[in-house]
Amino acid sequence: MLIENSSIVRFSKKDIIFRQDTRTSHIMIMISGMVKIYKEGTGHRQIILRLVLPGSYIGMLSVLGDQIHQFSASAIEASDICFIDLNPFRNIIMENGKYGLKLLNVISQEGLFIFKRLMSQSHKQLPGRIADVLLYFSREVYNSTKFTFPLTRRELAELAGTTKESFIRTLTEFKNDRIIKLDGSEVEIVSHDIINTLSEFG
Amino acid sequence: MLIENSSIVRFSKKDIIFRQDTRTSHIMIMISGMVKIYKEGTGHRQIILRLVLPGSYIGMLSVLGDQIHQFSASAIEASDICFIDLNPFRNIIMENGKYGLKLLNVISQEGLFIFKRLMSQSHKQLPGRIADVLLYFSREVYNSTKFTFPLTRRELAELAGTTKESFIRTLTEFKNDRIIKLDGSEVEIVSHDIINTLSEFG
DNA sequence: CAACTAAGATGATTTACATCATCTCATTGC
DNA sequence: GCAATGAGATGATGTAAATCATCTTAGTTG
Repeated sequence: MLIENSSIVRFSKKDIIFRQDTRTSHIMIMISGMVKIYKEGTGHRQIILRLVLPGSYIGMLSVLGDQIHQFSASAIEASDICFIDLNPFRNIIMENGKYGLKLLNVISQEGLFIFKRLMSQSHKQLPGRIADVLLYFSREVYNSTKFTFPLTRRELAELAGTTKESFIRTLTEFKNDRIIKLDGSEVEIVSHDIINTLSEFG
Repeated sequence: MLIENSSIVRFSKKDIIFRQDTRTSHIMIMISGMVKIYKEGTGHRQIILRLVLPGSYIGMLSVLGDQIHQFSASAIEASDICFIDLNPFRNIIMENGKYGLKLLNVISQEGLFIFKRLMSQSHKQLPGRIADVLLYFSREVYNSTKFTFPLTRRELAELAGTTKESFIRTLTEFKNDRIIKLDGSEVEIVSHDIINTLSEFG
């Protein structure tokens, strides 16, 4: 039933998938690629909340909340996304309590995750925030201590809740202190201990 | 069925209802009083996320997320709270899809609200954050332009994501600029326009 | 391929806010 | 009744990080 009412759309790199403050009536599921979820502020400043990987829902909080997108989303690499109409989706929840329960869990996790990220951005200082970004990629995106940033420095800064300059500075400090190895966008976390401590004590 | 598996507990002012990082297996509903939801940080610093008023659920995000309380809660005035076991609660969701859907909405709204608050705390500067706190009480707690702070200056600061000194300073500035009237804990918002602008442009 | 534009990198300067210090005025308790 | 504790209030000082400025290198476009 879901499949009947769904369609897969392909987005190219940098395509905008939806903008905040627009109405929505679709649930989305990532099939392939990578998408960033962000909040647009005044000026050109934006705040990146999370990256979405294949298998995850997008926009659940907004769709089930008040049907107005609270965030914007754009593709950071070519991505396939499955769109599902809200109404059949609703019907399924009504009929299948188990699925509803599962969704309650998913949506709670999403809420807690965004909460964790914003807490990092707001109440930790710079080294802790940068450490959090590194841990995010290492643990949750790539599952490896060695990876390549899929974002520009500016975007990484927006993910850390800071400016590009401050991000670069702190990152090179980490490099000089041999906490990480860094070559362009290639990163390797050398001392997980220090990174974890920085993350924990903000 | 919910009533069978629920019990009402009375808390006195300043009582702690639950602490973050503890396991939980109950959904709570506020019957009367007022409760603050907060995050405890290192040192004695805490961050107040929201106040809970009668009729609202408490701890949904945590209970349905990973069953570990992510926040702490304490009563800021004598409060009655209804505790419902998670299991019968789950069963009801399984059987009653409509209720599940309703809950998905509630939990999404809660997520978005906390998101809004944290965005205020992290990405607005002081006057905007103080304006947000004033608007919060005015719009969402008391529904009036005139009200009495139920919290100390320290707690208000924690709600605004700042320190008690900075909060006091900014508040007296608002008073001197005739944006608000202020006498101890008695507040009246005089110029909603200015407060709204401050809130909007951070 | 020249002309722009954007990313990355650093140094210098500014600033918003926290921290520290001090004082008054209520409450609480022995 | 008077120490003692905590809230409220302000002024002085310090600092983390933003902003501004400059430069290099890489990528894009007419």
